[in-house]
Amino acid sequence: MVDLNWEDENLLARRDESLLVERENLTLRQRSTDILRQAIVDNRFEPGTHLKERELCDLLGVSRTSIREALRHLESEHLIEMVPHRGPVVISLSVEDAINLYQVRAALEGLVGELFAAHATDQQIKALEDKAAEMANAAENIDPKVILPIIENFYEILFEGSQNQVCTQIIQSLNARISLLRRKSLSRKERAGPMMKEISKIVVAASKRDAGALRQACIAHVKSASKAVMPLLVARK
Amino acid sequence: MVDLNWEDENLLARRDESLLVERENLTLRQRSTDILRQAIVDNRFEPGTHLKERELCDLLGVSRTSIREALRHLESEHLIEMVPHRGPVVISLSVEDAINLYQVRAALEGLVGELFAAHATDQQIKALEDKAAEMANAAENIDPKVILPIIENFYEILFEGSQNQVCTQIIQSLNARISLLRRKSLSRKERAGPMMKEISKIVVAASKRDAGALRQACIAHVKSASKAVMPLLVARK
DNA sequence: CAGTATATGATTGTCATACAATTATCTAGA
DNA sequence: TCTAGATAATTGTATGACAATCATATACTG
Repeated sequence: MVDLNWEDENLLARRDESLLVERENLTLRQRSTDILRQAIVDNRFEPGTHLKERELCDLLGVSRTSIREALRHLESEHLIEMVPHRGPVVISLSVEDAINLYQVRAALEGLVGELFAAHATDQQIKALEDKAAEMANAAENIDPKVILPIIENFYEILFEGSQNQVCTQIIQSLNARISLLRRKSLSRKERAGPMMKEISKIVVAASKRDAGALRQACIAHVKSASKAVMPLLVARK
Repeated sequence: MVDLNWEDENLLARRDESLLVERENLTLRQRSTDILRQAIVDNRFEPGTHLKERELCDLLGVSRTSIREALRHLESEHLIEMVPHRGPVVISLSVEDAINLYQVRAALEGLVGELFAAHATDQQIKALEDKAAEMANAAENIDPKVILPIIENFYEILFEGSQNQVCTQIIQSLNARISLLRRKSLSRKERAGPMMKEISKIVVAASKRDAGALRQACIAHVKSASKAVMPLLVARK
């Protein structure tokens, strides 16, 4: 069904960190959790799929113990749902869920904007400007393999500058759930134009350290993304 | 003096609930999770405590399997931290963590306020007013056993009216973490006066369905709570 | 034939046990 | 006193077992 090999996974090192010894001694359970989570957000299991423990054991090559502990983790991340005596099921989101998720995300990214304006270093602002420029250059590029990492980087800079890990983690968890909505990747092409406008508003506000404007720009960006996704959802049902 | 109406009122209150069969069929793991979570939130384990699996097994009378799965749950709720091969440790929060948690909570309760103004029914607004009045009456009462449930009720009404379960759940999870800060219950007495002012601002804005004002009132309330707690934290270390 | 009751099988929930890997603690020697 | 090695404790993982529950197929009854 799904081919998951993690042997060569997670070898990407962070070398800009200090001289800490890279101990990739993640436990099997942790690696299983990561792999299953990734498989779910990548839509390799469709929402509603009944995940059977035995199959997962065979699939990942670990024992039921590890699988079950991994499932507990994903359960509390709201990526799967446990029906007693029937096992875990991949969450399927209602339109209301989607609305709620985007509302929360907007509020939190607004906070990120506010905090970034207050706490970011000048280098971080500069980095944000650079990344936005890079994004604009690649905007015509249709290949999502090129653009997606840039967008991710852009957000990483924002998050880091906001200096609020609690907020960052929650947003990432929300995004994991939101990714369950996108059954097929929606073509980014038609969103590219308006999106660059939103991004540039963010960058302008960041450069001025205008907390209010940056907050609004971040919120507007999320709302815009939300508006782009919603029609696809109602159409689907 | 016995309140003869108690039974009847209770029945009335439950009358309009659905006819769902009360199935207390929670699994051992779920009950273990709840019990451990409550124990941590109640500060029965001090932050930094090393929770040994065996002890927990004896304490709760369940097998290692159930305990370990419960721990995975609490881990992803950030109430405990797993150090590989050393087991779970009750999280201890830094001052920065506290700041971050309150920042996020403020943003989200602001959202709750906004949504309440937009979505709450007239009955919910009425219920909020009533609960606030009840709170004002009990304000002189020093006993936290009396006031705390009223405050909880007040929030429940707010959350329900906001119609955003995602947001509600996150706030509750934040509050669980925040409760790790309060080693000793801080005397509510001196906070009672200003707090009632904040509450009344919330109620006034809610009655007018003024989304902007309600948002600000909710945020102000959280910030005020934050300001009351922070000095105790720095003093402690 | 439809519908129901029963039997059968599959799956989860929980426990007990085992053992390697790792960490903590103690002991002996310098 | 300090260090190194030995010993004990704890976690990580796997396996097997079995009851409780759910799903499915089969047989029975009207």
